[in-house]
Amino acid sequence: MAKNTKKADGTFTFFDDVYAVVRQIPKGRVTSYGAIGNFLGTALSARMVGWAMNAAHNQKPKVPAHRVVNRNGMLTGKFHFATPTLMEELLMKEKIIVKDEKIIDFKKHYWDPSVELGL
DNA sequence: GCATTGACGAAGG
DNA sequence: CCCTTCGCCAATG
Repeated sequence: MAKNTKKADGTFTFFDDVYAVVRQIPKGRVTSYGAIGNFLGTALSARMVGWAMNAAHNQKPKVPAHRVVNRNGMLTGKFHFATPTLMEELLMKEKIIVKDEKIIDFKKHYWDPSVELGL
C-alpha cells in the first residue's frame, strides 16, 4: 500500500496513506503513530503521522483515529476528538481498557501494520 | 527565511 | 511509567 504514493512535486500523499492504514486496524486493536510511519516509510518522522491525523476528522470515511495512540499507549489525541471523552468511549466499546488516559495491556492490543499487513 | 509549534520517538535518568 | 533532551519534518506567522 501506498509507500510510493507521491505527487509530481514529490510530496507524499501522506493523508491518504495514513487514513488507509488506520482504517485497516481491526477492532479491539490499536497501533502507534510510529508504527504507521514505519509502514509508510516515514518512520523517522512520526510527527508527520500525527499531523496528518489533524486533518483526519475532515475525511468523509471517518478514520478510526481512536485506535491510534502514541508509543506508550497514551490517548494523547483525545482532545482533538469531538469530545475529550469520545476516544476512550470508542476504545471501551472495542473491549480496550483505558485507565488514566492510557491503554491497559497496550502490547496485547498492539497491531503493527508492517507485520499484520505483511510488509 | 527564521522561529515556533506539534495527535511523536528514542535514549538516559 | 514519567521527565528531560534531542531529532524529525511540515505548517504557520
